Amino acid sequence: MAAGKKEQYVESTLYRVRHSTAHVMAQAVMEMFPGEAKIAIGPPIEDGFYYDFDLPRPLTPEDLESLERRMREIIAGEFAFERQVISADEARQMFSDQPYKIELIEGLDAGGFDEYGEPIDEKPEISIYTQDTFTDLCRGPHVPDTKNLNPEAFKLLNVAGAYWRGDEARPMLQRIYGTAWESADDLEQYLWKLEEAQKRDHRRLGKDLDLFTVSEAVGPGLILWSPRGGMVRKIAEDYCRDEHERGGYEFVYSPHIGKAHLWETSGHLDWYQDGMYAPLDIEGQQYYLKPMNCPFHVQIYKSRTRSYRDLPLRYAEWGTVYRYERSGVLHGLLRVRGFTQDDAHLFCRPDQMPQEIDRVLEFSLNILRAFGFKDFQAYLSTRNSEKFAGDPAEWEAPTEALREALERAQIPYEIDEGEATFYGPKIDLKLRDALGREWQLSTIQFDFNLPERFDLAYVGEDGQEHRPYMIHRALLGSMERFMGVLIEHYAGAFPVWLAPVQAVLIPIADRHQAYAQQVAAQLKDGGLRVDVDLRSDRMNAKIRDAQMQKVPYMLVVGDREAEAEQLAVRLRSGEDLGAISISAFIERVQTEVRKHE
RNA sequence: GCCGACGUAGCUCAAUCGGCAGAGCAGCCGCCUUGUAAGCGGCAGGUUACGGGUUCAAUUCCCGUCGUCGGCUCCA
Repeated sequence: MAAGKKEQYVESTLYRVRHSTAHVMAQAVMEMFPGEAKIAIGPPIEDGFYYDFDLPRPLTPEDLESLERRMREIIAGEFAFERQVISADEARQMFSDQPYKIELIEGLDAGGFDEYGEPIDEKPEISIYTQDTFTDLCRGPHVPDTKNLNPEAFKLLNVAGAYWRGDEARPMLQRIYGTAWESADDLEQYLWKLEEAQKRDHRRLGKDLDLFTVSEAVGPGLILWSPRGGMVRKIAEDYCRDEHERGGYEFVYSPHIGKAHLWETSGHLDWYQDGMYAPLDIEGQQYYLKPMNCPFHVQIYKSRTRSYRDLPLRYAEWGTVYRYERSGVLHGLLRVRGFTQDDAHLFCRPDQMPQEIDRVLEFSLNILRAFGFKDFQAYLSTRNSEKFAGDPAEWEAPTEALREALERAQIPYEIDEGEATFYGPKIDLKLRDALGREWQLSTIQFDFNLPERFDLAYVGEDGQEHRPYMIHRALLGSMERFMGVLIEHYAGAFPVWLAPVQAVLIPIADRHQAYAQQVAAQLKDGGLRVDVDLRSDRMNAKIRDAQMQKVPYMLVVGDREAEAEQLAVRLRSGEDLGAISISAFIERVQTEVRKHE
């Protein structure tokens, strides 16, 4: 959530409703495990709230139902939420049997942390809120009374594990997630939205539309593209490659492994070994699977002496990289262990750097727009005070160049303080999909580390060697991830230019098969991706199948069409366009493809 | 990796208390020859994820491994 929006949210009634619902839930949980439940924290979050507990046994879905019932009783009791400010000592006494609260109280008393463990500047006053029998250490705010909560407008969603204070060295607590709204209608609408999101889950659609698969025999997080998904990906890649060529990029290719020494020089073995797979031993030399393409592109740069006249050089590669991701984080196409980046590295003179960043940013936005995305948000990540290479002063100019590029591109951006990579500041572009969800795709990263480490140089006008600047960038990010986002954005109903099958020819009876095949051949000549459904099924069944496969056009051909050399066009929206000529249809599709409609 | 849930045919799911593993869809074969979202009939499809244990008997109970899902942590 953006900073301004977050403040608005904290001020809202909804925020109070959720916070108070969390307290009511905590009371119900305490009652379920009298004397045994240890409570941690329970803040409102986007669309709901959670509360963390340390309990004697795992909670079941049935527990959630009985908790909901008890919560409704508590709400019906019309208890006020009463605030009281107390001293640290009083708090310690009051929560003496609640170790997590004690830790929070110590934090509050020492200053520096709020009750959620978030760092704060001032030492806060310690307040508690009480409703009915339940008292919680809490800053608030809350609704005045449980009667301000709608018993029909909340729902407990699921239980999940969560580390105390987000630290994996600390105890694992049970987190109950819930959602709460002001009206039952709002709740219903939210639950509907969750269902919609589930329907367009790319993992579901990947199976239904036969786009990709993951095989246990191959391994988790390793994607296998089937022909349909492969076609969408190919079209996306072809489009991007053409744009890159037009945009002044040159294509390079690099291998999947490289010597340990390469990764030592690049710094990856120092900074990033945890994300890399164990080395292979080849004739006594250690080789690593590449987690990034940059060292290879750097070697291409270094393969000859570069003049200032050669710069900028823009090396692009659809480079497949392998990164170790912990098993629990893998997720469909969105988080995988092997993926292909639409990667490029720009080498330029310092004076060219601002212009190159401008170009890349604009290029990136244009490509994303071509795929149908409109709503962008940029994040400028600045130096992490603990994890950075080089001299802090060196970070200033490139950070400023990135910021100015964002200003010039006139897209909304925020600063992500301390979120930069170790080697330089970066811009991340996020976009909103059709459901309003935010995804990070493009990244534009300044790098003053690798040119130094690999001792990159170009010969200047003055005949002296100079150090080039280097910019990493990936626009779609990874093809796997991008495809996942694309699938969910379009709910599998790709626009005509991307659809793996643009039209299915549906002969009404067997005697129309020859005509259907003849038309298909003409459409293919016109550059269309066409299937013919030759099964001896009813036309209705064929329409249904094409409809479920989300094919943009269903072309029904029977006696009338064969006679008139036409086709009857049905859209996947259900709209029937009636019969048109073959050439008119080809024209229509070609236009849509050209315009990316 | 951690916490929890789950793993039965290609897919979606069923199988009483531990007692011969089943349905729909998809596939294949046949009949029907069809006008805008499922025509009818038949056939085939299984080491119940994998390995071990308990038992006369395990899809079912226990242990381990692998995998999936929801989160947490992580994502240079």
